[in-house]
Amino acid sequence: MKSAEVRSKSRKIGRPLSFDRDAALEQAMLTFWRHGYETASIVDLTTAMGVTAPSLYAAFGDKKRLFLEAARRYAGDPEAVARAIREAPTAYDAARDLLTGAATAYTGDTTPKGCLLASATASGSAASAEVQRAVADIRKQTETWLCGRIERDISDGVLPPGTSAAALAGMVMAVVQGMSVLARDGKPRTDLLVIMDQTLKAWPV
Amino acid sequence: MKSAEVRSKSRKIGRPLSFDRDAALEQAMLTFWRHGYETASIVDLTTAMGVTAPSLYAAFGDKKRLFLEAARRYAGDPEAVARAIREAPTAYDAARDLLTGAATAYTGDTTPKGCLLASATASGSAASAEVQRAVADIRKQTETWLCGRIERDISDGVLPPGTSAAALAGMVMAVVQGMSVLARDGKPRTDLLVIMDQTLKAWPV
DNA sequence: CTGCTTTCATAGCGTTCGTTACGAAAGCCA
DNA sequence: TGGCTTTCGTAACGAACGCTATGAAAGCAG
Repeated sequence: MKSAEVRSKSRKIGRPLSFDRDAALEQAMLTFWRHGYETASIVDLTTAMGVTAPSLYAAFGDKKRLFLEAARRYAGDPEAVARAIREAPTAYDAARDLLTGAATAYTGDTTPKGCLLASATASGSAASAEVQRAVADIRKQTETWLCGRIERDISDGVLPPGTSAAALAGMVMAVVQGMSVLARDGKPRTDLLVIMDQTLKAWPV
Repeated sequence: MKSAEVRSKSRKIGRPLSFDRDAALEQAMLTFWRHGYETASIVDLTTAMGVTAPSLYAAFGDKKRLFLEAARRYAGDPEAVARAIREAPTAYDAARDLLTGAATAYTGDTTPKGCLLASATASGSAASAEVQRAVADIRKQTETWLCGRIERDISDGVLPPGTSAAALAGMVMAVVQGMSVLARDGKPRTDLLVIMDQTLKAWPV
């Protein structure tokens, strides 16, 4: 394992890569985003990435590991997400930021509609159980962070004592995931933002 | 076409079917529910239905038509859904019924978790565009009915004049679809019902 | 029983799936 | 230049995909 690290770091030996690994991963992410995990074929991926199949396997391992890396790239740095939630002025702001970010990301002009994580794993065969678990973990982690942020506001008196942090966090997560489906169905960004505003009226004062 | 109807109705000629078509369709529905449209293979279906492939094709046409029939069976009678929304005491009751029905259906003990329509078509290749559109239409129709019911409550003075029917209906639909994802991730029914109660606090008085 | 119609099970169609041998080519070091 | 290491494109692997040709079998009509 240590030799593998050294070999990957000091890449002055051997024929150099003829493609931009990062750009190829970006295209793979967009392909998974558009088609889903199982329904995105290797030809779909290699075509979008501009790379032959053996190069793909040499650079990323196999389809599962390529997806997991693409999903990590899609979700962004987990620590940054955690910090954004933690350092928001209030839990309400954190929830609102989460929802606006989702509504925006799901309705981009240059990206596929909906959420990569939701689209990629809703249809789950037994073979993709590991992928489904990885994606679910990303969602659960976000919910856990948001739930903790809400609890902090309750402790600080920003939210009333009887507030259920789990209910609020769950509601936000449900709307986030639901917006992905609605975006896929063609609902524009403005409609999603209206839904967000409507949902946030359930937030305690 | 007329001869086909006559032939299908008066089936006293020829070898009779050796399996219960309705029971086979039920199993096909459960298989699509569990695996999704594209990821459910013909062998998956024939195994669950207890039928060979030629019998499946003779009885249901092809995979797409089998799914559409299974989806219609899953969604239930459209007129019954429309009537339930229309004849609810208030739009709030209609929304609450919709949400409780979803939370219950998505967390059944003997059925797969989540929503068949959401699970089956979230991952969409180009080949399944027709299926995706059919499923989206079912969702949009429900939303249209609910939206109309809300507008009626606004006209009747049950809801305040400034209420946005589209925002309320969209919120309910988003939570319904979102609960499917959460149910797939393992959230129990009680959690979904808590989320529903939290969401309905956004409903105007 | 003999026809006629329909469904049955077996077997296989062509295609696509994810994945990989294999030898040639490209760059560093001696 | 001549190794040495790594990536390149070509070509193909076995398996699974959706789907179907085919002949035997099962029931009703005569």
